[in-house]
Amino acid sequence: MLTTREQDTLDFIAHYVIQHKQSPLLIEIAQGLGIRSKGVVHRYVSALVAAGYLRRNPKTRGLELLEQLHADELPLLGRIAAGKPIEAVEDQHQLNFSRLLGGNNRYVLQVKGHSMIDEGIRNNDYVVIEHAQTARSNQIIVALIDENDVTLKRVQYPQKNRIRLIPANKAMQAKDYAAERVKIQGILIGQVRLYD
Amino acid sequence: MLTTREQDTLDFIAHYVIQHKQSPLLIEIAQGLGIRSKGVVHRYVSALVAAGYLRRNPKTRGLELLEQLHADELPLLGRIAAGKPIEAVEDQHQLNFSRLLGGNNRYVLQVKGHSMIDEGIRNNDYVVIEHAQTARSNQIIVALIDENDVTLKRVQYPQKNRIRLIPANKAMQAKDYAAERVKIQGILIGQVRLYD
DNA sequence: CGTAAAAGTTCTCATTATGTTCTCATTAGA
DNA sequence: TCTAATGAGAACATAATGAGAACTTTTACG
Repeated sequence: MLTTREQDTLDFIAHYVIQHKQSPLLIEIAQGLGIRSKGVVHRYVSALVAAGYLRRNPKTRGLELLEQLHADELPLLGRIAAGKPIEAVEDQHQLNFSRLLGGNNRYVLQVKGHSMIDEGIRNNDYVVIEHAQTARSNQIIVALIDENDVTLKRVQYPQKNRIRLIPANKAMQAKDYAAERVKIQGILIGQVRLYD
Repeated sequence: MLTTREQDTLDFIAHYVIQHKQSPLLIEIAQGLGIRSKGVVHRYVSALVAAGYLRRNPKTRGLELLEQLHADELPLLGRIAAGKPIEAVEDQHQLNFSRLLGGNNRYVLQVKGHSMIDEGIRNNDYVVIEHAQTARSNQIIVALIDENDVTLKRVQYPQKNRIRLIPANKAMQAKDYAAERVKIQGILIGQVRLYD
């Protein structure tokens, strides 16, 4: 968190850059803030650099405003297809996975076993689940069966009061249940894998 | 449970932070609550810190709302295995995917096609890549072949000055190259999929 | 180039502002 | 009457701010 004068300094620089299309001198900042010592201003600027709001070049007027908002975002450079050059994306997206996956009523489970292998969900992957009591057909859900077993399965509704749960593993069978035997606990929102 | 004035203090701080983008001084809180003694406010703030609502830095304006700190984190509730109850994890982890996947020299590519299907990487998945010029055997890399084609493949070194690139799709063949034909551009760090 | 002025950097030294820790007093309820 | 909650304010510790000197690096210019 910035101190009062650090915030003032940052505000002044931001305004100055917009007005003059270049960054201010330390002395100009000092005048703008009513300070006589450029050494003091230098101290504030250093604090802002350390906090990630500015970048400093070893030149006169060498300050650059960083979009501190994007601190935890990653650039989406393009799309990759086997055997073809990387295809650049039109507008330079920034992806924030926390924002994409996060949410108030969501949580994470780590997957054990290979029952979702055909969905590309593997042992030790993380899945992001959103709390829900209902799901649309073909969504993947966390299902509680007979108040006992919990599993991750694709859901369908073949007929009234019946629920079909489809595992994503060819070695396993889909199975139909009476609706009251299956409680939906959540819906699969995303999946994350970390390589080492 | 908070007392009336503790709750007032917390509310004031929360509003102040939203409005001013920085935390208030004790005196500012006192004025906002109609209290003349900053010592009293200090007592309320201490109670809020003890109750886990705030964190205190040893600086002016050093208060941080804890709820906001964890805004982009998700609770890791447990591990799920097909057919078994969710197994709770020992310590209640909080996962921040941006922090896990982010990094200064990393970027994201969106995968097109099915060449990595056996790795559980599917069409439209995002992969997080870290810039690198070298890779260990069996890592998955972004490879530039003959200054021309870019692909995502597992790498091996069958003999000196030879590089083997192995696609993760049974329908495709591994292929060996002279080392100088293949440039490593990055290493696969993570993979993210969004369901709708 | 070489030079001097301008700008940036690194200090130390004060002073002020803010945070912390107290004691004491008042009020409302159980 | 006892306790918890609230408020005032003093005394002290620490952080923030400002001035300015001395120094290094950039920049402008003959």
